[in-house]
Amino acid sequence: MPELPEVETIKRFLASRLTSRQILSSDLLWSRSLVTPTAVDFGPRLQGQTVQGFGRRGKYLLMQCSLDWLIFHLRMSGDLVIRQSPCQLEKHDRLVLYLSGGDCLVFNDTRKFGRFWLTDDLQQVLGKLGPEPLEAAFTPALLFAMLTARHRQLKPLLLDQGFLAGLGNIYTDEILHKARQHPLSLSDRLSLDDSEHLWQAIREVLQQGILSNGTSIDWVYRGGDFQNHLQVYGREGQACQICGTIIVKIRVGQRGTHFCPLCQIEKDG
DNA sequence: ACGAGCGCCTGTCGGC
DNA sequence: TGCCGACAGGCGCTCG
Repeated sequence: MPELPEVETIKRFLASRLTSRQILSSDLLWSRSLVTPTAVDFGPRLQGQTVQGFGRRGKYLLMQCSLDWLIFHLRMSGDLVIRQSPCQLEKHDRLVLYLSGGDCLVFNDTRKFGRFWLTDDLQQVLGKLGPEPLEAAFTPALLFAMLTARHRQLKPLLLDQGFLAGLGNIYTDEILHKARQHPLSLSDRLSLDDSEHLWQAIREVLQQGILSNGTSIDWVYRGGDFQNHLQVYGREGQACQICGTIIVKIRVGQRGTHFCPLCQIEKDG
């Protein structure tokens, strides 16, 4: 589930509800979700800190506390929810923070792939990320330079968080369809014009995802609406809404990849 | 530099 | 109905 728009949606919700609360205590229920510090040091270090605000970098959710950052990556099935007091444990809860005012912040993660860090050094966690796609520093000219500096298939390249931060499988398929680029096209074969269209598609799809409060599919993530706007993801066998051609699904880098074989013509080697 | 394969986990779904 | 394998939004690792 959680790609940039979903994490942004969760961030906005938590910021509206939990800013300036104090962390009274915590329950670490699955210590392998914690990367740093050790499970023994985590609770005492966090206890007593105040929530100053929330941020996001790529798919990472940043909770700024008085002395540290508590950083979450939700991976496949993680979620952050506020539970009203009295806070009852539920299945797959991995971390519970008990806050002043009575509510809890709960990290719930069915598949246990999610991770969190408590650190005063953001760079330690975020240092290898590529540009933030919705920020002003990410320009069409920058994207063109990034693409031509590499020799990679577009789909795996856009999924590479060190190349660009925040895209996952769903939004990448949607972006490539909007930009009319084949997922296997090589990055250094895009023209300047192609690159500008790709930049535009990245921005538009992510912004529409945020406006829709993210994508809700299956049992993971609730409340979003973007699944009703998908053009290719999950639509294999159905007609492309641009040209009527049947959407196909292939595997690229072990990931399900959906595209329109007519709209998205491959520029091969 | 790049891509393939695998491991980490649980839940769901389709085929038999 | 029940069992079993395939598959799922991510990412870090090894290997060639």
